Amino acid sequence: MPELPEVETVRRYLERSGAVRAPLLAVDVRWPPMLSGVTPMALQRSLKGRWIERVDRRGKWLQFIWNTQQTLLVHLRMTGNFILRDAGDPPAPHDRAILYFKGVQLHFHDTRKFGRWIWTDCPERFLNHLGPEPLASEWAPEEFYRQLKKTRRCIKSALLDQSVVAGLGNIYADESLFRAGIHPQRRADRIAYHRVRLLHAAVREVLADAIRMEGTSLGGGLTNFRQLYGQPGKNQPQLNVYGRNGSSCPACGGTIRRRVLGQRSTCYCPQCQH
DNA sequence: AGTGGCCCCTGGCGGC
DNA sequence: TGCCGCCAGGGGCCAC
Repeated sequence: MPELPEVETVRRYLERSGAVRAPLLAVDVRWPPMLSGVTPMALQRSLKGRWIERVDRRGKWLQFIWNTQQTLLVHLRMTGNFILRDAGDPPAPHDRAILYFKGVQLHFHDTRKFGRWIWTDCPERFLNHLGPEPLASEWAPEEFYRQLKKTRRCIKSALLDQSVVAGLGNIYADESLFRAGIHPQRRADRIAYHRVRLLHAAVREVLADAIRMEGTSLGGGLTNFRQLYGQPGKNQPQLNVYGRNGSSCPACGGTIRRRVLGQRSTCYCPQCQH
């Protein structure tokens, strides 16, 4: 489940790969409904002979900036991933699109078909609604506090709202709340400022640690996050609560509980989080 | 207008 | 052993 750290990991690998600044030979969109703003044929016409200048990230969005200054926005959603393959390698099952460059192929693999590609001259139109980047220095606890004051939802739901802060998903929202000692069901607008400061710091630490570990890969199934070359991330041992329902809390030894909040499964320690 | 709920998909797995 | 039904959760959209 790619969240900010997994998307950032893919971005960093892409930047160092042979797919950047190499002329595109062809693009094969094998699942056209994933495309927005362009047909497969028109995309091929726009990209052929051009190259990717750089790859940026905003929240969970990847931005492929082409030398024409146009942008291919990619959202991995639940199971999307990029895999780098050698020239001539055939498509694998669930490969939804392939970018062919000289010497290398970039395969977009997406089992559940939730991933989206948007071809646009104006990426801001699709990114404007996003809240601040949690790892940017401009993101201040005061602003976070103001955002949380505006909503009566529980803090878990507020953390998943990309307009409050961009990039958190279910795993890192649970982990951030655990690190800050805040109960996921607590109303967002009723958290004291000093505790919002703790949560602000926790979000940053959890995300930065996960990026350092190159993301979280759960289980061994096809749907799980893999790096550009197929290796899993290494963040799993850092998880304190996510997916650990019934296990003991690493801080107090109590039992981790699970409940459903806003249609999302939520894991927390009833002793440590209040 | 903010918010809860449903839906899109598919593979893996628990239970019978 | 085999099959059915549930579960995973990001985000768009709809209804209240």
